[in-house]
Amino acid sequence: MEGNIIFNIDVMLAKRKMSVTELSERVGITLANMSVLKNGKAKAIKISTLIKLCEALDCQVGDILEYKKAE
Amino acid sequence: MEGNIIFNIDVMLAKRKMSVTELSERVGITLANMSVLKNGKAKAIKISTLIKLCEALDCQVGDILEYKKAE
DNA sequence: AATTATTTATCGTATTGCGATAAATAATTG
DNA sequence: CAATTATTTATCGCAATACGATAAATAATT
Repeated sequence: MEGNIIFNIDVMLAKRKMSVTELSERVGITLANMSVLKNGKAKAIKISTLIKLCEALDCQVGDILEYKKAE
Repeated sequence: MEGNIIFNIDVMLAKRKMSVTELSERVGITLANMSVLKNGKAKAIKISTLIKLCEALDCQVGDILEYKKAE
């Protein structure tokens, strides 16, 4: 069995009291695509997008991407 | 100015006393491509590759990907 | 020197991000 | 409740990219 990567963008959004709409504007990708990202439906991510996410949320990569081991 | 993402695979490899060759075999991508990844030349990364990296190095995403703010 | 490990580069193909858009659903507000 | 706003989901198309395969250059080790 394989582990998984959890997107914790929700958590950071709550902490920053920021909406998905605002985040998408700050990052510069459409709301629809941000939703895909946020809900773990993306199969890859551009480094440039990761950078803008960290920037917009003022956080570390580890705050939004978490590896979850399979038991 | 924009921040950047640093790949810290080297650090984890040293900690695990593992060679790039072995890591590439474990992750299941070619040595050449692992080198690109490791040295921050990749512009995107598949989530599946990230998972296998965390698995092989027994670490968190934050251990290998670090956001570095621009000053 | 010889061997081994790593990096860099090129080409081709399959995958994917992401924009644009629209529709469905959920949450909020008067 | 109805109206509005926010979010999610889906589809299409194109440009960007991962990654394999391969080869060559460079670095490190013995």
